[in-house]
Amino acid sequence: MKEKAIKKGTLRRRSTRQRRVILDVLRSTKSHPTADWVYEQVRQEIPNISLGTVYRNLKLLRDMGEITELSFGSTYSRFDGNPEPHYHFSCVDCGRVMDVEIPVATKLEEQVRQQHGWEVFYHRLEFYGRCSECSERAKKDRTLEQ
Amino acid sequence: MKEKAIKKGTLRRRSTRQRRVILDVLRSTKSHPTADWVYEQVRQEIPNISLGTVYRNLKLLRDMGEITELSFGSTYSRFDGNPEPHYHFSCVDCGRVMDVEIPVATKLEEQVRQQHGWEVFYHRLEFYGRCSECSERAKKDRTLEQ
DNA sequence: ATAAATGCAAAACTTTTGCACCCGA
DNA sequence: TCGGGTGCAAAAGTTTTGCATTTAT
Repeated sequence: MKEKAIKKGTLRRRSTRQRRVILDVLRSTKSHPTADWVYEQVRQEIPNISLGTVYRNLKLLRDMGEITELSFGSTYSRFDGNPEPHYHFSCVDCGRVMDVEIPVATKLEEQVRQQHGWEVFYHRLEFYGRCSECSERAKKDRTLEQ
Repeated sequence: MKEKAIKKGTLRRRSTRQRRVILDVLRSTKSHPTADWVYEQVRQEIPNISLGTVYRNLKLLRDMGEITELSFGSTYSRFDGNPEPHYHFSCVDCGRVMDVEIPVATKLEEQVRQQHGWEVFYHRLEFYGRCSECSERAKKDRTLEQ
């Protein structure tokens, strides 16, 4: 809601070590980590970085379009170093979040525009279910308990 | 993550006034309210209900499949008294959440199953953009400032 | 009677923020 | 130098939880 308008031409963003490392960490994982996980990773490189700085930069990078913020009905956010539009799958058993390799259906946005007359900027699609590992474990467990 | 397994046959759920009123409140609005909003509404009927009870029941009703919990990248949840699968639209300007009247594409779940071999239980689709009111206001503002 | 549910308040968690100091351009 | 960025710690906001008590069945 609070969009912090960047007044045209005023604020010029600086390149800091902290911001660079945070982005590096996110770019080099596919695990869709939490802010705290990112913090722990960055600490290995910059031990005295503060959690506040991590949060500030995650928000900044998100606003710059460099990363994406995800939710998944938890009380905390996850972050994705890949800003390209794509879908996600969340395993209800192990909680892992994976990328989904089906094409992005922009025509859905057109449907909404036609149906309701709203401007649609983007959409977000998440699948919930059980990943292969957890399916097999569940199967094994079921066999054992009988 | 913490699924609180309902042991078969043990726990029998009671019908309480608190739970009934909370569900009523959710069933009689289309606004996808927050826990706090629900709390304030229910207080008009049961003045000494506690926020904890509201949270406990919202979680319970969600697990019972009576309501749905929504996220939208905020730090708090929203709740939907309509448990039937449907999509949502969130206005990035005014923050309101509305139902989207396009059919639910279950074939997407089939695509994911085929592509990745995961069991898919359900999916969640959210559109982000600007609602009609906000579009018009934005247009008006743009006219004025020139 | 019995155990699920509540009220109350403290605690837990995630995220934000004020402020003095630091440092990149 | 100048103002954006950082570190630190306190604060804010949402959600959870322990415990004594109430209440539905």
